[in-house]
Amino acid sequence: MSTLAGGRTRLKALKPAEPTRDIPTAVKDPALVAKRRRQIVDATVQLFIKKGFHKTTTREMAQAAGFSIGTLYEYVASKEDVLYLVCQAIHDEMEDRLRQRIRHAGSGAQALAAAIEAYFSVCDQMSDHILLIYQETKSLPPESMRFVLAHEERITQVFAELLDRGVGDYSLRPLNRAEIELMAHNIAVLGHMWTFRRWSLRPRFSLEQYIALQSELILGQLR
Amino acid sequence: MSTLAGGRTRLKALKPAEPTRDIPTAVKDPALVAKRRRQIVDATVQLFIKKGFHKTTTREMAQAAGFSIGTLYEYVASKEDVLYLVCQAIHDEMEDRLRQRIRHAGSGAQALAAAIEAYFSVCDQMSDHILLIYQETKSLPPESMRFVLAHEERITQVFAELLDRGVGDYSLRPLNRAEIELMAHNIAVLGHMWTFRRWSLRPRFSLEQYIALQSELILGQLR
DNA sequence: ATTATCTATAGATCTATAGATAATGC
DNA sequence: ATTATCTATAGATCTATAGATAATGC
Repeated sequence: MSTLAGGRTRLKALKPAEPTRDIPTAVKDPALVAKRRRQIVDATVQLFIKKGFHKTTTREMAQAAGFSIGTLYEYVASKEDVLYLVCQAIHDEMEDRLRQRIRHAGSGAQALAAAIEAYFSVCDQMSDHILLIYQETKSLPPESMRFVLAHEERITQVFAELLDRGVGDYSLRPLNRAEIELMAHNIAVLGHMWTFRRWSLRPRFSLEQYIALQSELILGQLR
Repeated sequence: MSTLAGGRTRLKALKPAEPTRDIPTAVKDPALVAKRRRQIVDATVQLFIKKGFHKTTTREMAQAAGFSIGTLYEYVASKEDVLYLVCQAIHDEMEDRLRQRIRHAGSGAQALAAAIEAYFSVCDQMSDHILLIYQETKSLPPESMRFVLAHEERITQVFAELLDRGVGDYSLRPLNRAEIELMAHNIAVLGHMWTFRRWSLRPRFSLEQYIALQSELILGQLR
């Protein structure tokens, strides 16, 4: 038992605390909870994208997920809980897709170029979802909002790490910490810009042009 | 009378149609309408910033403006009309402040540098208002949304014009149309970024640092 | 008489839960 | 017996307007 406890402690020390907020549920079976919540999220994302958080009713959410309003409230304590689950799911998927596409890479500069291309095209695929986060984050309770913003920050740090690597292997020019942090935010936001300014950008640029032009500008600043 | 009519026609031909949506009112006196709507906007901006559009009630709006709910509805036809008035007022003020601060300027490059500094500091002053537009534009009826986005575009074009001037007077490197449009959007959005990422940026940068670093990056791309 | 403002409320929702029912596993 | 699900509804709002009242100007 002391070994087990020791083992647990070690694991906790190695792995940072799961950056996810625990949402209470009345249902005991964890696998069922995960399954139902996935149903809830999948159905609700679409409703939120189409109608927005406030104009979507809890009844619609339950119905779209395939069960009754009473059941919905066995898996979350409030409508805001669903919004939180949705935001987390979107960030999870963005981060997954991004990390998957940048595993193999050469020098820091090459890795960064690949990451920008991958990230911008993920942003393109997930336009509606990114927009949703921009619009509805403010509707989250403070505690949940902190977790969502932390996740946004973690995605930004992917770029900071690549910039660090590039400076380290001399494939990028020297940059101080402030410059690295700022560049990372700029890259993250220029990807989002493709989604929240699409009404102006899409008529003028294809995704490929947009990526080519922005990459050139960004990498130009780093050589 | 013919001179007056002629004068009017000439003025209309010179000045493009007011890019503002007409909102119907039951009140006849235009000066009173303007005054009451200013009251409504001034009071409501604060409520929207604090509670968001959907959680602000029409009663609260009327009370904050200093009259009854019945009177409110003499000046607008719906809650969404108030949101539209608020968005327009915010954009008007941003554009005014920006244009005021860039009237006197030397070469294109100098004017651009001054504009970036002015714009970023206006964004800083109007953080909450910019955030509000990002969050609530989607709650506007389609017709109103078009006008608000058009206003956003007009502000972006201020930077496109300065870039054009800089290319024209050789104080900036040659840029094609696509590059100019894209740079203009980048500048506009990097100003907004200071507001919607302030939870991460403010602890790391002062406004002055932020302006200095971003200006250096942007102008570096243009020399 | 006309214009502006106010009071009172119709009518329509919407979230969250209590208590009843069905399904599961000992 | 325990766990999950459903039905029915309490309780609380909220937008928008109709009809009554007050203020203004001829």
